[in-house]
Amino acid sequence: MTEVVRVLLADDEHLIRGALAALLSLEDDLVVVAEAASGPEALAMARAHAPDVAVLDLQMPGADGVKVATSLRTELPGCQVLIVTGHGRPGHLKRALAAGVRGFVPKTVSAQRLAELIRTVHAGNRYVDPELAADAISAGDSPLTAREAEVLELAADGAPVAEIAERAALAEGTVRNYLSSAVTKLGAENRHAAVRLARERGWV
Amino acid sequence: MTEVVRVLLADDEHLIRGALAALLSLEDDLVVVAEAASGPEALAMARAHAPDVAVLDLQMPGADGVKVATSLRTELPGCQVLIVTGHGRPGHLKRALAAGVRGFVPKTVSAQRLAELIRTVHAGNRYVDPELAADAISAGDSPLTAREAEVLELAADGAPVAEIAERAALAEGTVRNYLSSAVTKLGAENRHAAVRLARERGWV
DNA sequence: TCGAGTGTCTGACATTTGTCATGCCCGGCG
DNA sequence: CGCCGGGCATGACAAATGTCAGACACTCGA
Repeated sequence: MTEVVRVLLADDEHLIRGALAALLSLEDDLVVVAEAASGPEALAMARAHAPDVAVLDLQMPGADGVKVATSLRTELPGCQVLIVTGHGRPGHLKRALAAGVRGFVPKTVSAQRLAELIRTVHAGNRYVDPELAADAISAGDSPLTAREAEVLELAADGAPVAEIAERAALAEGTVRNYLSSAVTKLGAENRHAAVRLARERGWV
Repeated sequence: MTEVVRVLLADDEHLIRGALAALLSLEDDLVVVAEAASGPEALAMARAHAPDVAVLDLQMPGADGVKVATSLRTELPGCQVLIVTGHGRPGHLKRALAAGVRGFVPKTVSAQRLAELIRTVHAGNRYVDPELAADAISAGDSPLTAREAEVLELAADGAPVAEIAERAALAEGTVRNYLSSAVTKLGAENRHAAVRLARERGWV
């Protein structure tokens, strides 16, 4: 095929972004048309250059890769999104797929493999790293109800119950109840351990 | 100068390591003689190839960059160490300098700049990213006493006071006292926030 | 329609945590 | 020597947290 794939590269680590751009440029059928160091910048660049494929880091300042992907989905339906992540957590994978992301891989893949994957998603196919997929499946669905998750999130930064109650417009007893319920469901020792677990599994 | 600098590259993210190797090879006076994806592997590679400069990621499986640097210091005194980090925290910087590391920079630097820094540390000079240095200085020394730090560390994973008391062979009241003291000194809301703060500043 | 099951919400009670006043020991200093 | 000052350690008390039983609304099948 003689078609050229136009790629947007977004990663806050200049070292990686530059190196990656150089390596991908070695592929005849790939051309990096834009680079970005943050979520909002990635969006702006995408609007300006309308790339075929956007390669997004999961962790970026401003808005993370999934949020950017969500916006791109509506603004540029023709642009396929491939997310790369340093230390992937299952929950993000689920969010990412829900946002219409076509590919999700850890940064442990080789540049050669990444180039292949860019072609894969450009062709309209999906690819998810098998290990990350296995993690996501073993983590399963969140056992938390909507309120439980909401309250747990508010408790994330160690705020006292009174503050959580005020922000959620609930009685303190109710907040304690939800926290207790969430802690039990997650099999955690206390609310803080529960927050950690929920974070790891992408349930908050 | 016609001398060639022999470089060891260690990073668990294959994508970055490969890309970096390619970019650094473009420099005439730099040659990547070995790559590693983990702490122990980095040590083994260093022993086998005796590089002039070791470029180590801070976060790696097995042993982190600082631990590797400590070992290298005694085994290969002629090998200078340059640490790169994704999201640098002041405490690590202090540990790194104590371990004899010559350079410490975030991954937001460009490859060009990294090449310069490899030459800098090879020449025996030091370089620390100004922003990271400022963070470390503003963080200052730990105000915690030995016992306070010990108890705070035991409290890190959300264990209840009774368990901490048992593991530290202290009365529960004493444990509460140290935690309270640590929380006050750190200006935190509660023990968990204190753990976070101490972690960020490298005090535990 | 009506009963079972589930989610939401609350207050009362037991447990855990945070704070305070206090005593002990040790090293430095007048 | 005698007397601080600081770190270590403790128990008592107040405040926050975790646990429990139960009320209400809503959905889904029988």
